[in-house]
Amino acid sequence: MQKQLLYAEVIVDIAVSDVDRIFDYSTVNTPNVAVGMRVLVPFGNREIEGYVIALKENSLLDSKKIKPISKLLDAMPVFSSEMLALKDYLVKTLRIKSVNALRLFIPSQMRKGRIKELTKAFISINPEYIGMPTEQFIKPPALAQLELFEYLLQNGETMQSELTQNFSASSLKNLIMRGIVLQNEHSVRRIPYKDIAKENEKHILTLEQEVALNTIQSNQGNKFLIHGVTGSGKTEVYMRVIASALEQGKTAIMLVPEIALTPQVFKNFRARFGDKVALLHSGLSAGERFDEWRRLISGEALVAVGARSAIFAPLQNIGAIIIDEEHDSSYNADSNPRYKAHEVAQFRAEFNNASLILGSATPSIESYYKTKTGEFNLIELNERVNKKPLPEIELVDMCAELFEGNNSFFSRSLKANLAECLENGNQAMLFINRRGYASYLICRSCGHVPKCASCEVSLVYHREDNALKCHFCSARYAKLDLCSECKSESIKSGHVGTERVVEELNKIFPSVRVLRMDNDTTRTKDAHANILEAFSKGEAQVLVGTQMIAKGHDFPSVTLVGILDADLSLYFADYRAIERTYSLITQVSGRAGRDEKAGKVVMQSYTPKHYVYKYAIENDYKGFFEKELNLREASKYPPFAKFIRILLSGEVEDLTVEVLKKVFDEVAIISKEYPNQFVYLSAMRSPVKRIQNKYRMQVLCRLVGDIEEISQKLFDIIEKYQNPKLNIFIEFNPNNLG
DNA sequence: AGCACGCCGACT
DNA sequence: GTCGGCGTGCTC
Repeated sequence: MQKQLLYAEVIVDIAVSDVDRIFDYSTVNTPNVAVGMRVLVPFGNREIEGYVIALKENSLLDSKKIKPISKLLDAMPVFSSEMLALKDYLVKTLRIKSVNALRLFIPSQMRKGRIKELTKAFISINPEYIGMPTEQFIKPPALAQLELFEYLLQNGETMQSELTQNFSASSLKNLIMRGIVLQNEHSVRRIPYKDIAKENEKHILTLEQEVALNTIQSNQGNKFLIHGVTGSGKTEVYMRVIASALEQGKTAIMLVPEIALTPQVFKNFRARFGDKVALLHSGLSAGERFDEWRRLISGEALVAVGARSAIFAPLQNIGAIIIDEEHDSSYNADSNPRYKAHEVAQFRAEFNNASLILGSATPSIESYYKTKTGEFNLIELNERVNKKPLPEIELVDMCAELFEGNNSFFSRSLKANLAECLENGNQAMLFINRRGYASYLICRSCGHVPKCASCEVSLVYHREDNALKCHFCSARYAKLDLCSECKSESIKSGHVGTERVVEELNKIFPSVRVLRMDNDTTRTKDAHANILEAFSKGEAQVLVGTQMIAKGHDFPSVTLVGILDADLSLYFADYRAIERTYSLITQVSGRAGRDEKAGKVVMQSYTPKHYVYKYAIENDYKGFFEKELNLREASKYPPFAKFIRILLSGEVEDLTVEVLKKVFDEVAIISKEYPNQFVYLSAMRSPVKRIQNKYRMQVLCRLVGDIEEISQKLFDIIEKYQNPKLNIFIEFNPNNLG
């Protein structure tokens, strides 16, 4: 006979370290409980939500202490065994609380009893009245009622809100009252972009695409990196891989960077896969996201497309996981829990024996390196689908411009090319990775630079609202006409931002319409899409923007791309600054000449001799990779070492310094225990010394070899010094070192 | 997280 | 005398 599983191991939905453990409950009152269900349990003197992670025959606890589960919150488990295993993996590698791992797997709406099955009223004809002559129950003068009845007879059950749009509410009320039609509540699922027609437009694959597809299909369960130039048709390969997973009765996940999640991407997937796709991203309302999640867990949808968090999509039997634009930093969460989509993807791919496919025109050095070590199979797409050559990139030395008397931030070449482009009725994109008007203001006579009161950063001047803004804490300050220190009127602007570029364009080309796309103009929900649409319709000739204009979107009439300050991202105190610059140049350049007309890129730099430009101009990713890899190897940076940063942030400066010293001393002791693994160790103030009145200090280390053991020890250290007045956390290969 | 228990200051 | 401050400890 089967043993009775009388006890459930439950994780309670409270994210506090002293309850971050398993609690045993009896299952006597809930015999149908299964692993992965949400339950209601008595906890202390109240009832809270908990998650069943295991069932067992015996509990080591005194049976008097054990209370029974009060209630099941689900009929079916919401956490699969895979998710529970993933939870353990995340708890171990990120040192997060179990419940915080579990929370990643379900929509926030399912917690705290907020689960709301969305129901809508539907109207249908009471079957008793079907077939009966209508005049028996609807008397001839009631024409409105008759029309309504006829409509229902023809169309069947209809949503009430839809009916009342076309028919009078009072006649409906009357019919309901007399029991002739029935009112029912049903759950409906809000499907975003559902009205997009399904068009099974299958493109003919190029030879390269064909080879790529075959390689992936004949090596199920392997890992691949598709290195494909912009326009080489990576998306078509992804779609074929997904289609083939579906044909085998499997499911698929595809991740795209947050910024690229334009309706366009969704439309393509919807068109190809119809309702089988669920879309998960921050642009959806909470309700929409919840509904998409439920379509996935119920098996109604089999493909999840979304940003980073879509990697947790509740799918089983996954055949393929795709990470598009895999170099994008948005795949690494930069707040807690600091998971990396690549690592979760790897876990899930291995668990499901799914193929893992990363794709990019400019892979991250770390991912490309894995094709050298054999961990990933390299697939190359070197040809553009339309056979058009990549645009020519002209590098302009801005120092030379200055020497020759041009002190504008538009080089003569950019101006000339712009004039020509506009004259020919084409469109241009100008890329400047800095929003606002001027990155800072400085007094010419005393050198004073206005800074944020709560952050250690200079303020950015925004002319649009004539204010100084802090880009770290969003504080606003009035812009003074005089220097606050010496009352001088002579104030100089720092580096040019998007606003200033637009202003200057309006001066040089007064009749040309310009659109600006940056964080400031895309605050509202659809602003992003609206600007792109306006530009694509030709409502403006020039689009000025930050890196959000770099991704996606084909604009056939864009023939010129200007990169105003290519150096901008180059000198960040960040080991990935150079590869990011390479990537940005390539991405932005790829916007030019996507169609019939040839494209041209004018790239302005104050340090044109930097090697990144040479490789970017020649579109020589491999050359760039080799060069960069050599430097990384020589200086022991990733992928040859792991970069670890322990960040302390506290309002009390002295306390923060004090704890920094202690943490550093403890790490130093560990570094003595593992002398061959620590290649670098230091403690210092963080480059951004203060944000929102919190002093930021850090211990930096770089480690070679297997860091598993050491990182556990580092976690132990920070746990010891965690304190309400001081936040301490560890980042592995952080996105940025600010 | 919440809530009880518990031990010291100023109030009708 | 008591009301109530929030430090500490516990929840199967």
